[in-house]
Amino acid sequence: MARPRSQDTYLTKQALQRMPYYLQVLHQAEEEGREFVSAAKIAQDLQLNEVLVRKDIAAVSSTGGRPKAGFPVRCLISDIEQYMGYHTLKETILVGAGSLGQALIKNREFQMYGISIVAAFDTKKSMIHKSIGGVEVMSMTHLVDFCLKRNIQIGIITVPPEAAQSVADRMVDGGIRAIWNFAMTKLTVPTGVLVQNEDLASSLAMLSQHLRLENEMRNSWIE
Amino acid sequence: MARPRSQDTYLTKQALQRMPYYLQVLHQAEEEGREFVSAAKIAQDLQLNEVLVRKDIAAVSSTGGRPKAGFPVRCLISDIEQYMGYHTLKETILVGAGSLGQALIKNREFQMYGISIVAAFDTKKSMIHKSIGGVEVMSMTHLVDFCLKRNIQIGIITVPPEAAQSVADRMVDGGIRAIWNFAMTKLTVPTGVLVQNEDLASSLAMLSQHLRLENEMRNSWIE
DNA sequence: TAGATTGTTAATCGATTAACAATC
DNA sequence: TAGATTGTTAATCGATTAACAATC
Repeated sequence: MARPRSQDTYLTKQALQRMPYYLQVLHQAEEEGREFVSAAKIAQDLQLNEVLVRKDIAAVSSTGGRPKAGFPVRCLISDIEQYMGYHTLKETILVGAGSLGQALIKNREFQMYGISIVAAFDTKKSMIHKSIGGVEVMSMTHLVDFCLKRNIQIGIITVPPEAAQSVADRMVDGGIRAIWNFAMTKLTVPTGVLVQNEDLASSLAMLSQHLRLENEMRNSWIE
Repeated sequence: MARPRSQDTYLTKQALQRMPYYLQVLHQAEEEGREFVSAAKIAQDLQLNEVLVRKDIAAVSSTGGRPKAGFPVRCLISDIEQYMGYHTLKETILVGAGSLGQALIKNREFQMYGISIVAAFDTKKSMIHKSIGGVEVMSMTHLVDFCLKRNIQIGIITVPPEAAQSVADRMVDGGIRAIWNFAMTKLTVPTGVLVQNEDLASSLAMLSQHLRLENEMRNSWIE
C-alpha cells in the first residue's frame, strides 16, 4: 500500500479519546526497556477490554502486531503521535486572559500535543500588551486580522459564558476551524467548524451524582 | 408518592452531562419571562433530539410536563439543581497549587455548582502558608488529617502526571470518595472511589482530528 | 509442533431515535 | 372539539464484547 494506514482509517470519538492513554502506557513500557507490548498488557493497565484495545491500535498501527510478541513499542508510539498530529505544531490563539486562560498559556504540556499558543486576546485594557509566559495579550480588535494573517486554525475560549458566543463569531470570521470552549455555553457556529466543549459543569455533575448515590445507598441500609 | 422523583431515578452518564445544558437554556427562558418551556424548544436550542430531551427531563422533573404547555421553568430549574446537588455546598480540597490549580481556586463559578474549595495543598515550600483567593495553601503532610477532620469527600488533582497517583493515594487515606483528576494519568483507586478525568489531551485529540480530516478532504478534492 | 497473540466476524448491550397512545 | 405536547413502548444504531480463525 502506498499510504501508511494512519491516513486511511477513521477512529470513533471514543477510540480517539483513548489514544492519549495508550500513549501513556507505551511511554512507560518504553522506559522499562520493552520492545514489544501486547494488547492484553495495555488493556490490563488501563482496565479496558482486550479486543477493544486491539481494534483501536490496529486502526492506527502502520506495522500491525506480531503474533506471540505484540506491538513494537517505539513504532506504535510514533504511529499514534503521527495520527494525533503531535509532530506538527499548530499555532493557536486564546481569548480571555483571566486566571484559567493564563493557566492554559503557562501549561507547557500542550507543546507535547502539537499545540502552541501564539497570542492571547482580551477586552480588559489593563491586560493588553502584557506578556504571560512569553505570550502577548492583544486587544480583541486585532483578533480577526491576526488569525487571517497567521492562518490560525485553532482558538481557545476562556471568557465568561455571556461573552463566549461573540468571541466564537469573531474566531469564525478569522478563519478558525476548531474551537476549544471552556465557557459553559453552547456555541452556534457554521458547519465545518468544530466546537469541543471542555465541560467542567458536566464533570462536576458526575462527582456529585457519585456522592449522592453512595449516600443514598448508605441510608437505605440503615432503614 | 412519598419521595420526590429525583431521589428514585438514575440518569445515565450521558444524560447527566446534558443537565447543565438544560439548566442554561432554562435560565435563559426564565430571564425572558417564560413560565413554561417545551421539550421541543429545548431540543432545538441545544440541537438535540426532542424525545431524548423529554426522557432526560422526565427523569428529574417532580411535576412532569403539562400537555400543550410544556414544563414549568422555575420548577424544573429547581428540580435539576436539586438533583445535581447544587443546593448543598460540598467542601473540597485541591492538591497542586500551580497555575491551573490557582485558576480553579479563583473560579467563582464552582460555588454555583455546589463546590467550595476550602483548602489547597502543595509540596513546594515557597507556596505553603500563602493564600490564593482566600484559600490557604498547606503542606501535603496535613492532607489526611485535614480531610478526616472536616469530612472532605471531594478532591481535585492539579499536579504533574508523575505525582498524581501518590496524591490520589493520600486522598483515599483521607476518606475522599470522588476525585477530579486534571493530570493526564490513569489513577488506580479502591472500588467505591470515583475518578473523574478531565481529559485535556483527549479534547485536543478531537481538535487535531477535525483539522486533519478537513485537510485530507481538501487534498482529495485537488487530486 | 504447541502456544501465544493478532485480527476478524458475529453477538450483545446500551443509548438514541421513531412511532404511537394519552392528556390537557 | 382539535391540536399541541407529554410520556411510553418498539425499532434502530453504534460501540463494546465474545467467539473463532490466522499466524508467527
